[in-house]
Amino acid sequence: MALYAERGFQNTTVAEIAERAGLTERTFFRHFADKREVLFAGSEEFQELLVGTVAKASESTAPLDAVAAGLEAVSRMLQERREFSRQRQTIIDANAELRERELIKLANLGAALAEVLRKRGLDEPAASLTAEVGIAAFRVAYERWHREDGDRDLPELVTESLNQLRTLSGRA
Amino acid sequence: MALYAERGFQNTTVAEIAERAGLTERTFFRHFADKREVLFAGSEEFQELLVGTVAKASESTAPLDAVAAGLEAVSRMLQERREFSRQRQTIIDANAELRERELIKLANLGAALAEVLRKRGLDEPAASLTAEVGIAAFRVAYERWHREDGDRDLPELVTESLNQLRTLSGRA
DNA sequence: GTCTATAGTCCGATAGAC
DNA sequence: GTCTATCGGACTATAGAC
Repeated sequence: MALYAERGFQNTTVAEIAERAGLTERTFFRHFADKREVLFAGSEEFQELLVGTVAKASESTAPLDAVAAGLEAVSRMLQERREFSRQRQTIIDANAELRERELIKLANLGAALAEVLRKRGLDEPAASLTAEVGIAAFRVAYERWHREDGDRDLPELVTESLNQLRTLSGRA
Repeated sequence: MALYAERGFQNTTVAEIAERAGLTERTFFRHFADKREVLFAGSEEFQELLVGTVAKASESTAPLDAVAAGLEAVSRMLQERREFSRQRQTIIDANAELRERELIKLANLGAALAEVLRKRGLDEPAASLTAEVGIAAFRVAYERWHREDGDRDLPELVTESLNQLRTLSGRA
């Protein structure tokens, strides 16, 4: 991350990363499928927290409320790692390839979320729709969090975004 | 697309594509930024249709209804090119890199949609939220269209998905 | 059109941990 | 004996510079 921040993602070679880490290029590729993946290591942790929180919600909780609880848990974790998260996002935003990878990670998160909703007994396509829409609300809040530069906390923005989602059918 | 379908995306070299088209490798890269982009040429057409339709909706139309009109227009166009669309999607689904590119195209569509909503006078973050959520509903319908293999038309599925979105806050 | 950097793969060898 | 970590060299294709 230091190298990507210093000279940019494109201008950093895997050889340089390996050198700074005291390893060889080949070893880097043993750990990470490609040059981008190193910035997304640990994303399983967030997925587990999200899925686990949704699974633990009581049966009487509405699907969207369970999703909200999961996303709020994730956002609290991100808020705690605020500085790291900000640095990482600045690097990602500066590069199209990294943005692509970020989107597929979010899509994976959505797929895992849909699956846990189905396990809770929600049918398709409601499960996928609820999951995708929840992720969309999260994304909007997350982007705002970075843009507003620390004015407001992520959990607050996520809750607000999800509430606005619930009233979306209203006139404007 | 023929080559990608025959032997897969990864197993097709740009040199082979260029040869079949009667061009050189370099000429391919003059027209397309990378090997993936050739499958997404013409996506501006959809973006223009979407944005144009939303812009033309009357002022009294609720934002989500304007978005619905736009997405339904796009889905009618896709329905007309059903066979082409199906073949293309089969290729994309079989390759992770292509799925990444597809997601960023959809994200661009969402950004353009948010912009036209702002022009209609909708504030942030409502504009981004409405746009992203609309795209999410479209995605769910689109995936279903491909999975169900022609049983139902895309415009029908998109309308259904958007209607379900409006009732999402209800209990289950 | 030519030339080149570098990402990423495939082959295999080595060596410590348990 | 198996698992997992390292490293090396040769190789191909993408994509950018000129």
